[in-house]
Amino acid sequence: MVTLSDVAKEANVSKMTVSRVINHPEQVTEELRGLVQQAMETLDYHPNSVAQALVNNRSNVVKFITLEDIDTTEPYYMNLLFGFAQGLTKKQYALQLVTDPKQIGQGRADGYLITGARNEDYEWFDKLKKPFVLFGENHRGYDFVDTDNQSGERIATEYALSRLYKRIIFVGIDVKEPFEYSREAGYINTLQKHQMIPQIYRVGNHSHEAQKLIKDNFKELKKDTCFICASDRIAVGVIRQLQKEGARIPDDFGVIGFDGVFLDQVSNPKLTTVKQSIFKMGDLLANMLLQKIAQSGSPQGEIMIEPTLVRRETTR
Amino acid sequence: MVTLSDVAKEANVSKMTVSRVINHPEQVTEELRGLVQQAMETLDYHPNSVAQALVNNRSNVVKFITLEDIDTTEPYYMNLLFGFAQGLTKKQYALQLVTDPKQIGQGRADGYLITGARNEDYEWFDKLKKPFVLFGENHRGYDFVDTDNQSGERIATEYALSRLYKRIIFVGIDVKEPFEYSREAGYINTLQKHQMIPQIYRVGNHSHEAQKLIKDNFKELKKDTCFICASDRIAVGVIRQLQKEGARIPDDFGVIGFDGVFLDQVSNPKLTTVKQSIFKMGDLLANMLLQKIAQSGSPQGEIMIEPTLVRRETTR
DNA sequence: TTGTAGGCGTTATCAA
DNA sequence: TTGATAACGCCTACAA
Repeated sequence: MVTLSDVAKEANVSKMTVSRVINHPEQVTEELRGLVQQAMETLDYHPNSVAQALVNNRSNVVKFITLEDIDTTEPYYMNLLFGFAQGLTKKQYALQLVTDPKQIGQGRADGYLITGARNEDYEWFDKLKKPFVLFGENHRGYDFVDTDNQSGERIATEYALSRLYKRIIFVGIDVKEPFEYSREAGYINTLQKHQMIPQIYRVGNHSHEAQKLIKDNFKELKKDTCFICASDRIAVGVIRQLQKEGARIPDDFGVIGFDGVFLDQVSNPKLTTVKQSIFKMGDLLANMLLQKIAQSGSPQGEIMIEPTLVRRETTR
Repeated sequence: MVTLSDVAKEANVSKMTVSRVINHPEQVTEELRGLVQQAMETLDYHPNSVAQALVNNRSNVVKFITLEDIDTTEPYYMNLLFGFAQGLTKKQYALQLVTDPKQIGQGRADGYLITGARNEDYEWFDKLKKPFVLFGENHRGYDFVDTDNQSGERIATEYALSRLYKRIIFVGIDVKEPFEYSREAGYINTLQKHQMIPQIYRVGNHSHEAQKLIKDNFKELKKDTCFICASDRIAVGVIRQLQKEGARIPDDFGVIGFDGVFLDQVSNPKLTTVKQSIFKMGDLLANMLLQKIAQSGSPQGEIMIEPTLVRRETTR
């Protein structure tokens, strides 16, 4: 294993000079800096992150905390996780996965990414002793990255209108969480802009609940209706029941989902959906968290990522 | 932060005695051991794994390597990953996620878990410089954990027969990999035991390919047939086309999947399937890998986990 | 059986 | 601007 000392010898300088070239290059004269960099290259030197961690009193580990049940959770988090992991690896960080909140304080970690937080969780956030960032919009001042939910449903609704569906119904998720409010707001604002009256249903985020909703209300539905759904799961349920009722998709009924992870591709017909850039958000979250750690916990703000509409077979 | 020294002072012994109580307790007299353990408790001491890693020339990090494309991959790996992570955390290990084989040698890691390996991958395994274990059966002597694929399809086939389906057709995955051979063998052996003639189709592991298969062959299908499918994806495709053809499930046609992750639950009707204990296998893989690391790479053998049949709505 | 000295690879501090 | 020294927390080797 090549160490600082090896590089120092090779370049005929002290270990400290090498260390400075790595951490504070501006403190070293250009000449020596060149020599050292040359030496690092020829020896193929890479700093030992464990030793760095020790002196800096770090662990080079962060925790990825999932407060939602992963069994019922979509492949969603898989993408987030891989994006997050990519962001961490750039900085030689590794991660631990946590599903049990009790485990958060155990072991060593420099910070946390918290996902799937609900209103009731926020209470204990302030007791956390390490920096953390959230995946999911909130309005309590915690740093976060999320999709621009409002914009996403605005785009979906505008698209439905542009395809000349006469009625636009929103099928939301039955939770009182910021992301849901934002999605509904995107829908409502767009309809109002077009002087139309919003019509909103809400169900639990399961395909069979959405399916039941359609079943119970199918008689009252008219042709030329498009359903804006707050998740692909819901959209899949809507589609399934529409098909059972013999309705024609996309000619008489349109369906637009939200998420664009996995489910949208296995559904049949393939789902038009608002696709979140989940992998990218994971990467951004890693950057945000590592930066926050480096800045000993200073606020990082909020990042909202624009989703994209993917047009497939459930809209005409 | 409580360190070895703090404990040593508290117990009125040297640091080394404390260290020994942790790593080689048998070398310490019972009396001192008691004192030290007492001191560790009252101070709530936990060894600093970073310092341990430094002296042992370890990183306390392992890599989770996914050779399959995660976009097309099922939630499958999510469960494996969480099980694996749980096993690691017990030993204060963290993980890095790797999808690009080129990244394997980069950075620091003590070992690898390799998943999704295909025949063509085995070439470069021997060049790996760190211990590794595989998820997925192989017959080249590499340590692995996997479901007992043969047993799984044996159970599925026996069950189909017990439900009095007269014809049992196997729809496999069109790859020449050990897991597929094992699944087919489970089916073939069971049929032969009952003096029946195997009938095997193979398609790519996508629902629409399975769907097409049924579409192309539906005319020749007779009632009282059960499909043993090598994956839930395939099963979902089979079901979809059977429904389109107006066939009655499960009365005239039975369908049994394989995997039992996510897809089986969102399908409609709910899928009878051979469920793998993926989370558990992840945990076992972590133990196996950490043990292998601790034993500087010595062979760990093979572990096959028995899957369980989950009876739901696609068999009568 | 227990303790002392030294070192793992890096960085902060202070002196030159 | 550069270098010597000590320290981070732990463990191996050796001595007592």
